[in-house]
Amino acid sequence: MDFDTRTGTGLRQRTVETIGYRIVDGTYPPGHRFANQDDLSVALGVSRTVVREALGLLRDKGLIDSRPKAGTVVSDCRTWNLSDPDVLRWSISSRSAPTTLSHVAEVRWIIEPGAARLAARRRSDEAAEEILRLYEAMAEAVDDYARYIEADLAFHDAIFSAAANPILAQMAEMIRVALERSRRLTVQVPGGPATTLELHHQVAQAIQRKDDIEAGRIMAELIEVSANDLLRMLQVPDLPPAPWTAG
Amino acid sequence: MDFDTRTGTGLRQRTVETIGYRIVDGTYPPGHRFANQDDLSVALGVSRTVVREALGLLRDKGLIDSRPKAGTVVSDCRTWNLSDPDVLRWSISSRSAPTTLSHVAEVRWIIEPGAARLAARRRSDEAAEEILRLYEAMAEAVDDYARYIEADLAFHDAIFSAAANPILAQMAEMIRVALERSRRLTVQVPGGPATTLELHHQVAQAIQRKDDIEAGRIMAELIEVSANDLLRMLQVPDLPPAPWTAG
DNA sequence: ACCATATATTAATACTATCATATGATGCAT
DNA sequence: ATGCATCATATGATAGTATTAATATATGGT
Repeated sequence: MDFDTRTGTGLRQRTVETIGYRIVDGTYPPGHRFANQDDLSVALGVSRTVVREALGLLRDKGLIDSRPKAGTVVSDCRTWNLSDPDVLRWSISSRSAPTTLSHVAEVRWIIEPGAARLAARRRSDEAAEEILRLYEAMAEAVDDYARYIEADLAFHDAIFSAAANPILAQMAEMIRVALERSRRLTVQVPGGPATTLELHHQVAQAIQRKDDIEAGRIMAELIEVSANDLLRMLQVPDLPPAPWTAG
Repeated sequence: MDFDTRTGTGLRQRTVETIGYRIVDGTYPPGHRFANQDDLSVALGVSRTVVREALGLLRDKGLIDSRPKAGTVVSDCRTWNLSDPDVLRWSISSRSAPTTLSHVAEVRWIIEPGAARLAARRRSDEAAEEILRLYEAMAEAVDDYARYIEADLAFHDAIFSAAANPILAQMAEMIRVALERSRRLTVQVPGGPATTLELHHQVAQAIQRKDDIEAGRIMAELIEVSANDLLRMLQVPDLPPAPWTAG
C-alpha cells in the first residue's frame, strides 16, 4: 500500500484513512469480513499494534464491529457515525458525494436559520461588527473565487460563534468541510454570488439590530438559494422532494 | 483504580471512560499535563499499550493533544468534540450537566421542527402509522414514568427516521442520550405530560396529512414547553437569554 | 437419527520488552 | 545575548507471547 501519497502525519492515522475510506467508498461493503489483524498488518505493511489501534478508532466511528473469533466485519451503514468529521469527509470524497452533499444541504437548511436567530439575540457588539466586516470582505472578493469562498465560510462560522452554543459550534465545524466542497461548485453558477451577496448583507444587518425573526427568515432564503444551486450542479434526480422546492 | 464498578466491556474502553470523564469533569483542566504513558500505565494498573490506545481515542475526540517530548496535555474545551456520543455523555454526567443540557435543549429547538417538516413531506405510510401508534403508547403510559419516557423517545426517534436523512438521524442519536436524562426531570413536572401529550398528537396528525408547515410549528411549540420545564428544573440563572423566552 | 454438552480452534484482547524518532532543553561557542 | 550542536525524554512503532471469548466441531447420551 502506498501511504506515501497521503498527507496524514502518523502511521496510525494513515491506516485509519485507508481502511476507513475504503469502507465508506464501498470497497469493503457492509458485512465484509476482514482478514485477521495479523494478515492485515502484513498486507498494509504496518505492525499489528497499529492495525489494532486503527480498527479501534474505526469501531468508535461506528464503521466496524470486531469480536473474538468472529473477526472484524463492516457494520451496516445506518450505524456509521456521519457526524464524525472523518466519516463525513470520506463520504463527500467518495462516489456517494452527491447524496451526502444534498443531505448536508438539508441539515444546513435546518440548522443555520436557527443559528442566525440565536446569534441575533446573543451577539456581542464585536461579533456583530465582525460579521458585517466579513460581508464586506465577500463583497470585495466577489471576483476572486478562492478569497470569496474563504470569506463566505468565515461569515457563516462567525454566525455560529455568535450563537454561543458549543454543540452548535461543533456541528458547524462538521458541516464546514462539506460546505467548502459545495462552494467550489456553486460559486461558479452564473450570477450565483451576486444574488446571495445581498442576502448575506441583510442577514448581517438583521443580526446587528438584534432582529432574530428576520435574521432567521433571510438566512433560510439564503440557504435555499445555495441549496438549489448545489442540487442543480449535482443533478441528483432520484432524491425525495427537498423541503425548499415548494417553499 | 477500581474499574470493577464500571460497565464498559473492554479494558481499553474503561480506560477511555476514566480519563475522558475526568477531563470533561474538570479534574484534569485544559492545559494539564499528564504523566508519561509509562507512569500512567502503572497508576491505572494497565499496560502501556492500553494507555496508548486510550489516549489515541481521546485525541480523536479532541480532548487531548500529545506530542513527543512535550507529553500529553488536555486541550482547550473549544476543541472538544461535543458531538461525539461519549464526550456528550460525560458532559451531561459531570457537574457541567445543567449548562450542557440547556445547550442540548437549544439544539433540539433548532433541529426538531425542521426534522418534523422533513418527515411530514417524506414519510411513508408505515412511518406515519408508526408515529401515531407511538403517540397512543404515550397516552396509555401517561401514569408510568418509565414506559412514558420510553414511548416519548421512540416517538421523536420515529420522526427523525421518517425524515430520511442519515446525518440528521445521527444527530438524533446524539441528542437522544441527553434527552433521556432530561426527561427524567421534566416528566415529574406537575401537569407536564398532560400538556405536551396533546401537542404530540397534533404533530403526529400533521405529519400524517403531510402538512409540513404545521408539523414544524407545533413541534417548535412542543420543544419550547419541554425546554422551559427543563430549564425550570435545572434552575440555570446565568445563561444567555434563550430564544423561546420571548417566543 | 437427534439433541445436548464438551472440546478444540480461532481471532481478538492484553501485556512486556525493545527500538526509533521527534522535540524540548541544555550548554557551549561566537 | 544569540545561534548552533548536543543530549535527554516522551511519544511512536514493532515483535513476541499469554489470555480470553466465541464459534465450530466432535462426542456422548437418549
